[in-house]
Amino acid sequence: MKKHKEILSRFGINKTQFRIDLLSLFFDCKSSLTIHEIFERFNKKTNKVTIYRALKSFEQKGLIHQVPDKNNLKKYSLCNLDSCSPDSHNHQHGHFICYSCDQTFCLDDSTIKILKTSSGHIVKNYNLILEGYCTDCNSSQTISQN
Amino acid sequence: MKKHKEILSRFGINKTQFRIDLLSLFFDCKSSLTIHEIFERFNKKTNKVTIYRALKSFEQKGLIHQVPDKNNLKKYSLCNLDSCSPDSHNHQHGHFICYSCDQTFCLDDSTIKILKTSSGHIVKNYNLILEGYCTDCNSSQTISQN
DNA sequence: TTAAAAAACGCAACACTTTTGCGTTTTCGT
DNA sequence: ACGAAAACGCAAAAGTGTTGCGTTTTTTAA
Repeated sequence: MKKHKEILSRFGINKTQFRIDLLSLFFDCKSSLTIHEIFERFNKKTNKVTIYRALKSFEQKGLIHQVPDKNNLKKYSLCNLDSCSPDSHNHQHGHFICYSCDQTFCLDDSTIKILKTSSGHIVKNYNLILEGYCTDCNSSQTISQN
Repeated sequence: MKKHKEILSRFGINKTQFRIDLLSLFFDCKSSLTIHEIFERFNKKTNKVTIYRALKSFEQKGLIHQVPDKNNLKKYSLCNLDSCSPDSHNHQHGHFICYSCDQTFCLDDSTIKILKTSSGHIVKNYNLILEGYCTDCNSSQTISQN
């Protein structure tokens, strides 16, 4: 897709077929990807070293960022391409992902402000993902809550 | 210490000298430990395989749990021993990682309670990582805050 | 458009972390 | 005190990520 090539150019990354496809994959993927998942999606044809290097490059150029998950696996997510660049990564946003409709909702910053002050530490950056059932899906279905 | 032996018994772990000492180490440590740090604390005398196996056992029995780490190494923290057991781990809390000392701290549950209610959705699971400067590093150094 | 420079590529090898197999030692329950 | 179960050390393997190097592809600029 043309859009993907433009993005790679804008972020100073050479437009090889693999890197175009990798960016597409990130755009198609609502949540985050592990190296293993990427390897599988390319049918194990792309050398893993190439994947590692592409991920490192994407990260340094501000296209993607690491999302550590509960099991301490390395995962990567697409950045907000308006607020990230090689000079500064800005991930000051939380997300809510609905189990039912798969939609991703942005959490407003006020909830995070509470977090930043209540922890007792000086918070410079954060990563927050909530999962569950969004208001719409919850009201239209009968799901046990707690 | 007698208390530590009792805890090991309660959680169904044999009271070898190493495991007693390991539990003491976790009680002494206010944040979290890597395998490497544990290895060092035992003056490199204990075989690393033994440490790995003890950690796995402690985790399965509900004594400790994995926490995320900046460098994606595995780190472990003592559980709240009243709420964890071999049957159920309860770690509904976020983590704070210090840029300066690299320690990972567990955040207490009250911070996340605010999030769960304020988002408007039904939260079933979450992943929260705050990064910045912990209280110790912030008070001992001069760091610009916001 | 083409040639040099820069970036990306695959392969092999390496470094480091974590797990597994196995025979021995320690701890536990009776 | 004795047999079973758990924990131990050592060696080897599996898994994860990096580095070096020669080749190919992409970019840049004449």
